[in-house]
Amino acid sequence: MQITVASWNINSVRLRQNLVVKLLSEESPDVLCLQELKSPLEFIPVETFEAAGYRHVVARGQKSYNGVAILSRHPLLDAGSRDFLDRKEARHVSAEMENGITIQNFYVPAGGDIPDRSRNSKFGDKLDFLAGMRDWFRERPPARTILVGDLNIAPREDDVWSHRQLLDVVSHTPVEVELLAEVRESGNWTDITRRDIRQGKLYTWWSYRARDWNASDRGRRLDHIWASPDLVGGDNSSKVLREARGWERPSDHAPVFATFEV
DNA sequence: ATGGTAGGTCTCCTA
Repeated sequence: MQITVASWNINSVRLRQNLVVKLLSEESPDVLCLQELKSPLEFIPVETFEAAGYRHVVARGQKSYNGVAILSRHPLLDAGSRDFLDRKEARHVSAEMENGITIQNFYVPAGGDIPDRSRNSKFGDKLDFLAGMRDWFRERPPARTILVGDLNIAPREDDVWSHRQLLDVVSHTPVEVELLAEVRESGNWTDITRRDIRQGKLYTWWSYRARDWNASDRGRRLDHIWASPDLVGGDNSSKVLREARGWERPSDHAPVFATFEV
């Protein structure tokens, strides 16, 4: 049995619900994970998603900031959420499918502009959040689990438009890249996107501030799909739907997809 | 070297 999972930082689920429906109708993944809903739980437009055939939603909401949701064509069981910084931020939610696959959906803190925790507490929060993920996976090694989300780190040289110019830019600093590697190793996760698309520049995010995001193409691969070891053996295929970054009033992120044989 | 855009609780915060 094949399942296709997608992950998309939507940057306001209410403003862009039409784009979510467009993605669902054109691509019809089994599961779509969203981040940055920027909405309380009660205002997430679940009826819109139901009408598009995604009747099962497990979400955590928060007014104005963060927010994560898992939309599915198939039944889901709420498998809980963790508050890694103990601040009531909606940055994680998980759900279990009837086939026993667990989906973990993360929105890692962006970390502010200065990559130094003594001058920028947001950078410290990001490192603490990642350390919390690492310690949690060490305690509880994941099985039959797909981890997705906006991890806000582009780990490889070919995950950014210029490795040299981004070495001291938050999202690509060595301390973040090393910590993300610890998170990955702690759960024996495989970076499925890079298992399927092994070489070459690959981005999922382009700044709103560029005059022409497509022409300048100064992107970063911030959005990820990982799998636990027991899901890595079968045939996978992955893609980034870059065209979604060019849709009308777009998110600054493009969705990433992975198909699994489970 | 700088500043550029976008969304929401909207003249300030986050990304």
